[in-house]
Amino acid sequence: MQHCQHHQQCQQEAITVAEKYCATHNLRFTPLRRRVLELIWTSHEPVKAYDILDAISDTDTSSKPPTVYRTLDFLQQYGLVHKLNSQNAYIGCAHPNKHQQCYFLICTACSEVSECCYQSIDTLIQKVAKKNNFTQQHTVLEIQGLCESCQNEKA
Amino acid sequence: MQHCQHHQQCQQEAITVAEKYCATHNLRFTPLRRRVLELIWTSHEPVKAYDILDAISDTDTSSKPPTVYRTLDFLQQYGLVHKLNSQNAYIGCAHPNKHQQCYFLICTACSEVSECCYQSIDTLIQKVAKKNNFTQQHTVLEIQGLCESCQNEKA
DNA sequence: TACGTTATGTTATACTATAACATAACGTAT
DNA sequence: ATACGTTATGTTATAGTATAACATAACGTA
Repeated sequence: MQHCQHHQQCQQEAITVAEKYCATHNLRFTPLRRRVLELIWTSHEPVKAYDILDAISDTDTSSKPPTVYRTLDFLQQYGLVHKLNSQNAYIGCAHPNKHQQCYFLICTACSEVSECCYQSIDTLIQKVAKKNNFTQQHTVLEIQGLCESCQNEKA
Repeated sequence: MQHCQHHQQCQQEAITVAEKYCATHNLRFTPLRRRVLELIWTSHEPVKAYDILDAISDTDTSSKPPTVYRTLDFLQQYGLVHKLNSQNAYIGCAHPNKHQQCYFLICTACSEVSECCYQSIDTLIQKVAKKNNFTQQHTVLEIQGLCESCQNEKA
């Protein structure tokens, strides 16, 4: 499994980015929203909605599924979090709204996910859409496979 | 909404293809599997598992969720059907195992789905994977937007 | 402080999918 | 033809994912 050296730093940076983003855009970064985002940034693995619910239930007994899903909706709406459709799980985004679309590399061995945002992909998808007279709104691209570390471990 | 002129023909062809595929590969194309595949090919819209269950329950009272999911597993395994992860729905494939990967254009207005299999996409994704030292296993690409007909209807 | 808006609480339920074990159908070697 | 291993389906139960609908609370501002 791949590790970033000081993950707590990723987490803190992500929270700071979110704080600033919300401040700039006049959005409320409430304690609940902060808490959920922190939980999602606990690792680079995607997190399940009900795992978030379990975690916040420790301190907040009034948490119910809508508590989590509404918070996830908010975070997704502003690009702070993405849903991985192939996993029914959620992952933090380090650069909210920097790209139109975010694409993902998902390791099937260690579950780590990395974003991969290339203009060349956007361009090609746009081209494909155009060729089919299709107006693109949103695109899900999830590339599943083995990350570098997990390939090496197998060898 | 976009229509193919004689959809029943699509359906029949798909069944014939599946029949041959199974015959060639020594697979059992049982009545249940045929029935489910026919239901999926009733339209070019993706079909929900529980809608399939409702449909087959009309004639087969012993149908339960595993009946459907197991059949879908079989059909997916041999590329006769694909799951659309962003919709939790299933769609027939006209050319089982012709491509490594199938990609989709999903109309958010009329729900119609068309496959879009371009070598150029495969190539680019492979390149992106390589650049990240990632070994690709399976890729989900679902492009959501408006199909030609639905764009025109809006105009 | 009164009021509209946004966020959260609360209850209930809908929707999606699988585990685990039992029986039946099929294919084939004897 | 029959016995046996394999594959398919039946059956019961439950796990996992997500939303509807309505109530209350917190916030922001005129």
